Amino acid sequence: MDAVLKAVADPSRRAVLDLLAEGEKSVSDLLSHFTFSQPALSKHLRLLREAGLVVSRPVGRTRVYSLEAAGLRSVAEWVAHYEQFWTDRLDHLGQVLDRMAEEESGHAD
Amino acid sequence: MDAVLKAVADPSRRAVLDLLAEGEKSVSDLLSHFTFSQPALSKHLRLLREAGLVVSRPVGRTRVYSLEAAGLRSVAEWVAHYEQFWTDRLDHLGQVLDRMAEEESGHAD
DNA sequence: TCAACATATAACCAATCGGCTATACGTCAA
DNA sequence: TTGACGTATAGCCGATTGGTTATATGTTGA
Repeated sequence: MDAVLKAVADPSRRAVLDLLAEGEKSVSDLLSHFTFSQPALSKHLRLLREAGLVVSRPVGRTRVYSLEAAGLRSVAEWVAHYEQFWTDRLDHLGQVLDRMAEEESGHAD
Repeated sequence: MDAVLKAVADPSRRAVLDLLAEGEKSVSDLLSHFTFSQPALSKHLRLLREAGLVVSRPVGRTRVYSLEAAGLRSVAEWVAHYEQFWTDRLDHLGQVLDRMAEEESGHAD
Protein backbone atom coordinates (compact mmCIF):
# COMPACT_ATOMS: atom_id res chain seq x y z
CA MET A 1 0.00 0.00 0.00
CA ASP A 2 2.96 2.23 0.57
CA ALA A 3 3.55 2.67 -3.15
CA VAL A 4 -0.13 3.36 -3.69
CA LEU A 5 -0.35 6.03 -1.00
CA LYS A 6 2.83 7.63 -2.26
CA ALA A 7 1.45 7.62 -5.77
CA VAL A 8 -1.80 9.31 -4.83
CA ALA A 9 -0.13 11.80 -2.51
CA ASP A 10 0.70 13.87 -5.58
CA PRO A 11 -2.11 16.07 -6.94
CA SER A 12 -1.01 15.73 -10.56
CA ARG A 13 -1.21 11.97 -10.31
CA ARG A 14 -4.63 12.16 -8.69
CA ALA A 15 -5.67 14.35 -11.62
CA VAL A 16 -4.47 11.65 -14.00
CA LEU A 17 -6.60 9.09 -12.17
CA ASP A 18 -9.59 11.42 -12.41
CA LEU A 19 -9.09 11.75 -16.14
CA LEU A 20 -8.78 8.01 -16.60
CA ALA A 21 -11.94 7.52 -14.57
CA GLU A 22 -13.74 9.03 -17.57
CA GLY A 23 -12.29 6.31 -19.77
CA GLU A 24 -9.00 5.20 -21.22
CA LYS A 25 -6.82 7.90 -22.76
CA SER A 26 -3.61 8.17 -24.72
CA VAL A 27 -0.60 9.92 -23.26
CA SER A 28 -1.10 12.98 -25.46
CA ASP A 29 -4.77 13.09 -24.52
CA LEU A 30 -3.74 13.19 -20.90
CA LEU A 31 -0.94 15.63 -21.57
CA SER A 32 -3.33 18.19 -23.03
CA HIS A 33 -4.78 18.68 -19.55
CA PHE A 34 -1.50 19.64 -17.92
CA THR A 35 1.04 22.40 -18.19
CA PHE A 36 4.10 20.30 -17.50
CA SER A 37 6.18 18.48 -20.07
CA GLN A 38 5.58 15.11 -21.71
CA PRO A 39 8.50 13.43 -19.89
CA ALA A 40 7.08 14.67 -16.59
CA LEU A 41 3.80 12.97 -17.43
CA SER A 42 5.61 9.79 -18.45
CA LYS A 43 7.27 9.74 -15.03
CA HIS A 44 3.94 10.12 -13.28
CA LEU A 45 2.48 7.35 -15.41
CA ARG A 46 5.38 5.08 -14.61
CA LEU A 47 4.82 5.58 -10.87
CA LEU A 48 1.10 4.95 -11.25
CA ARG A 49 1.85 1.82 -13.27
CA GLU A 50 4.31 0.56 -10.66
CA ALA A 51 1.74 1.21 -7.95
CA GLY A 52 -0.77 -0.86 -9.93
CA LEU A 53 -3.18 2.02 -10.38
CA VAL A 54 -3.11 2.16 -14.16
CA VAL A 55 -2.34 -0.20 -17.01
CA SER A 56 -1.37 0.61 -20.56
CA ARG A 57 -1.43 -1.04 -23.93
CA PRO A 58 0.04 0.05 -27.25
CA VAL A 59 -2.40 1.22 -29.86
CA GLY A 60 -0.75 1.95 -33.15
CA ARG A 61 2.05 4.27 -32.32
CA THR A 62 0.27 5.64 -29.31
CA ARG A 63 -0.13 4.10 -25.90
CA VAL A 64 -3.45 4.04 -24.14
CA TYR A 65 -3.70 4.12 -20.36
CA SER A 66 -6.62 2.97 -18.31
CA LEU A 67 -7.57 3.05 -14.67
CA GLU A 68 -6.88 0.01 -12.51
CA ALA A 69 -9.00 1.18 -9.63
CA ALA A 70 -8.66 -2.08 -7.72
CA GLY A 71 -5.26 -0.79 -6.74
CA LEU A 72 -7.06 1.71 -4.53
CA ARG A 73 -8.75 -1.04 -2.60
CA SER A 74 -5.93 -1.22 -0.08
CA VAL A 75 -6.33 2.48 0.62
CA ALA A 76 -10.06 2.10 1.07
CA GLU A 77 -9.53 -0.77 3.47
CA TRP A 78 -6.88 1.07 5.42
CA VAL A 79 -9.02 4.15 5.87
CA ALA A 80 -12.05 2.02 6.70
CA HIS A 81 -10.33 0.90 9.88
CA TYR A 82 -10.62 4.43 11.12
CA GLU A 83 -14.23 5.01 10.16
CA GLN A 84 -15.50 3.97 13.56
CA PHE A 85 -13.57 6.88 15.04
CA TRP A 86 -15.26 9.59 13.09
CA THR A 87 -18.76 8.25 12.83
CA ASP A 88 -20.92 10.26 15.19
CA ARG A 89 -20.25 9.07 18.72
CA LEU A 90 -23.84 9.23 19.79
CA ASP A 91 -24.71 7.15 16.79
CA HIS A 92 -22.03 4.70 17.76
CA LEU A 93 -23.21 4.64 21.34
CA GLY A 94 -26.65 3.80 20.02
CA GLN A 95 -25.26 0.82 18.12
CA VAL A 96 -23.35 -0.35 21.16
CA LEU A 97 -26.49 -0.16 23.27
CA ASP A 98 -28.42 -2.03 20.60
CA ARG A 99 -25.82 -4.77 20.61
CA MET A 100 -25.87 -4.98 24.39
CA ALA A 101 -29.62 -5.23 24.36
CA GLU A 102 -29.41 -7.99 21.77
CA GLU A 103 -26.89 -9.90 23.83
CA GLU A 104 -29.06 -9.39 26.88
CA SER A 105 -32.08 -10.95 25.23
CA GLY A 106 -29.89 -13.64 23.72
CA HIS A 107 -28.68 -14.58 27.17
CA ALA A 108 -32.19 -14.87 28.44
CA ASP A 109 -32.10 -18.66 28.35
CA MET B 1 -6.79 16.76 1.47
CA ASP B 2 -3.37 17.19 0.00
CA ALA B 3 -1.79 17.64 3.43
CA VAL B 4 -3.66 14.63 4.74
CA LEU B 5 -2.57 12.32 1.93
CA LYS B 6 0.99 13.53 2.23
CA ALA B 7 0.88 12.93 5.96
CA VAL B 8 -0.35 9.37 5.66
CA ALA B 9 1.97 8.55 2.78
CA ASP B 10 4.70 7.95 5.36
CA PRO B 11 4.66 4.57 7.14
CA SER B 12 6.00 5.94 10.43
CA ARG B 13 3.18 8.45 10.56
CA ARG B 14 0.63 5.75 9.79
CA ALA B 15 2.14 3.76 12.66
CA VAL B 16 1.61 6.76 14.94
CA LEU B 17 -2.04 6.90 13.92
CA ASP B 18 -2.38 3.19 14.61
CA LEU B 19 -0.95 3.66 18.09
CA LEU B 20 -3.23 6.58 18.81
CA ALA B 21 -6.18 4.52 17.65
CA GLU B 22 -5.66 2.50 20.84
CA GLY B 23 -6.08 5.65 22.86
CA GLU B 24 -4.27 8.88 23.60
CA LYS B 25 -0.57 8.65 24.32
CA SER B 26 2.27 10.89 25.43
CA VAL B 27 5.20 11.59 23.18
CA SER B 28 7.50 9.30 25.13
CA ASP B 29 4.87 6.58 25.07
CA LEU B 30 4.79 6.86 21.32
CA LEU B 31 8.55 7.14 21.08
CA SER B 32 9.06 3.79 22.81
CA HIS B 33 7.59 2.11 19.72
CA PHE B 34 10.11 3.55 17.30
CA THR B 35 13.81 3.37 16.70
CA PHE B 36 14.26 6.93 15.51
CA SER B 37 14.99 9.94 17.67
CA GLN B 38 12.60 12.07 19.69
CA PRO B 39 13.01 15.09 17.40
CA ALA B 40 12.13 12.91 14.44
CA LEU B 41 8.93 11.91 16.18
CA SER B 42 8.17 15.53 17.02
CA LYS B 43 8.46 16.38 13.34
CA HIS B 44 6.05 13.63 12.40
CA LEU B 45 3.64 14.79 15.07
CA ARG B 46 3.82 18.34 13.83
CA LEU B 47 2.92 17.23 10.31
CA LEU B 48 0.06 15.12 11.60
CA ARG B 49 -1.14 18.06 13.67
CA GLU B 50 -0.98 20.41 10.70
CA ALA B 51 -2.90 17.89 8.62
CA GLY B 52 -5.58 17.80 11.31
CA LEU B 53 -5.10 14.11 12.03
CA VAL B 54 -4.07 14.47 15.67
CA VAL B 55 -4.52 16.96 18.47
CA SER B 56 -2.47 17.41 21.61
CA ARG B 57 -2.85 18.90 25.03
CA PRO B 58 -0.32 19.49 27.77
CA VAL B 59 -0.53 17.22 30.79
CA GLY B 60 1.89 18.20 33.49
CA ARG B 61 5.20 18.40 31.78
CA THR B 62 4.24 15.86 29.18
CA ARG B 63 2.10 16.32 26.13
CA VAL B 64 -0.63 13.89 25.23
CA TYR B 65 -1.64 13.27 21.64
CA SER B 66 -4.90 11.84 20.45
CA LEU B 67 -6.33 10.74 17.14
CA GLU B 68 -8.49 13.17 15.17
CA ALA B 69 -9.79 10.56 12.76
CA ALA B 70 -12.29 12.92 11.15
CA GLY B 71 -9.32 14.30 9.27
CA LEU B 72 -9.30 11.05 7.32
CA ARG B 73 -12.82 11.61 6.13
CA SER B 74 -11.65 13.46 3.04
CA VAL B 75 -9.48 10.50 2.08
CA ALA B 76 -12.37 8.11 2.58
CA GLU B 77 -14.59 10.27 0.42
CA TRP B 78 -11.97 10.64 -2.26
CA VAL B 79 -11.36 6.92 -2.53
CA ALA B 80 -15.09 6.21 -2.40
CA HIS B 81 -15.47 7.92 -5.77
CA TYR B 82 -13.47 5.08 -7.24
CA GLU B 83 -15.26 2.23 -5.53
CA GLN B 84 -17.63 1.73 -8.42
CA PHE B 85 -14.64 0.89 -10.59
CA TRP B 86 -13.33 -1.99 -8.53
CA THR B 87 -16.49 -3.57 -7.25
CA ASP B 88 -16.73 -6.93 -8.96
CA ARG B 89 -18.35 -6.40 -12.31
CA LEU B 90 -20.41 -9.55 -12.18
CA ASP B 91 -21.54 -8.56 -8.71
CA HIS B 92 -22.41 -5.16 -10.03
CA LEU B 93 -24.22 -6.66 -12.95
CA GLY B 94 -26.18 -8.72 -10.46
CA GLN B 95 -27.22 -5.60 -8.60
CA VAL B 96 -28.23 -3.91 -11.80
CA LEU B 97 -30.35 -6.87 -12.76
CA ASP B 98 -31.90 -6.91 -9.28
CA ARG B 99 -32.75 -3.27 -9.59
CA MET B 100 -34.26 -3.81 -13.04
CA ALA B 101 -36.31 -6.68 -11.72
CA GLU B 102 -37.52 -4.53 -8.87
CA GLU B 103 -38.51 -1.75 -11.23
CA GLU B 104 -40.21 -4.31 -13.40
CA SER B 105 -42.36 -5.60 -10.56
CA GLY B 106 -42.93 -2.04 -9.39
CA HIS B 107 -44.28 -1.18 -12.81
CA ALA B 108 -46.73 -4.05 -12.71
CA ASP B 109 -49.67 -1.74 -12.09
C1' DT C 1 13.32 3.22 -46.63
C1' DC C 2 12.90 7.16 -44.26
C1' DA C 3 10.88 11.14 -42.02
C1' DA C 4 7.61 12.38 -38.70
C1' DC C 5 5.26 11.22 -34.74
C1' DA C 6 4.26 9.29 -29.87
C1' DT C 7 6.27 7.87 -25.88
C1' DA C 8 10.02 6.48 -22.74
C1' DT C 9 14.44 7.04 -20.75
C1' DA C 10 18.79 9.53 -19.32
C1' DA C 11 20.92 12.97 -17.02
C1' DC C 12 20.66 16.86 -14.51
C1' DC C 13 18.79 20.52 -10.97
C1' DA C 14 16.40 22.77 -7.09
C1' DA C 15 13.27 21.80 -3.47
C1' DT C 16 11.48 18.78 -0.11
C1' DC C 17 11.93 14.99 3.15
C1' DG C 18 13.24 12.11 6.98
C1' DG C 19 16.76 11.56 9.76
C1' DC C 20 20.40 13.42 12.97
C1' DT C 21 22.69 16.46 16.93
C1' DA C 22 22.50 20.48 19.61
C1' DT C 23 19.76 23.46 22.04
C1' DA C 24 15.74 26.10 23.78
C1' DC C 25 11.62 26.04 26.56
C1' DG C 26 8.29 24.91 30.03
C1' DT C 27 7.15 22.21 34.23
C1' DC C 28 7.90 19.68 38.27
C1' DA C 29 10.52 18.19 42.51
C1' DA C 30 13.90 18.89 45.74
C1' DT D 1 15.44 28.39 42.89
C1' DT D 2 17.59 25.24 40.52
C1' DG D 3 18.38 20.90 38.27
C1' DA D 4 16.31 17.18 35.81
C1' DC D 5 12.85 15.90 32.75
C1' DG D 6 9.70 16.02 28.51
C1' DT D 7 9.01 18.05 24.24
C1' DA D 8 9.77 21.37 20.43
C1' DT D 9 12.71 23.86 17.42
C1' DA D 10 17.00 24.99 14.77
C1' DG D 11 20.21 23.76 11.69
C1' DC D 12 22.52 20.41 9.13
C1' DC D 13 22.91 16.28 5.78
C1' DG D 14 22.09 12.70 2.25
C1' DA D 15 18.25 10.70 -0.36
C1' DT D 16 14.20 11.34 -2.88
C1' DT D 17 11.01 14.04 -5.69
C1' DG D 18 9.04 16.63 -9.45
C1' DG D 19 10.47 19.23 -12.88
C1' DT D 20 13.53 20.25 -16.97
C1' DT D 21 16.13 19.35 -21.77
C1' DA D 22 18.20 16.08 -24.79
C1' DT D 23 17.93 11.76 -26.75
C1' DA D 24 16.55 6.86 -27.62
C1' DT D 25 12.96 3.70 -29.26
C1' DG D 26 9.27 2.02 -31.79
C1' DT D 27 5.55 2.72 -35.31
C1' DT D 28 3.30 4.50 -39.29
C1' DG D 29 2.70 6.64 -43.81
C1' DA D 30 4.67 8.48 -47.88
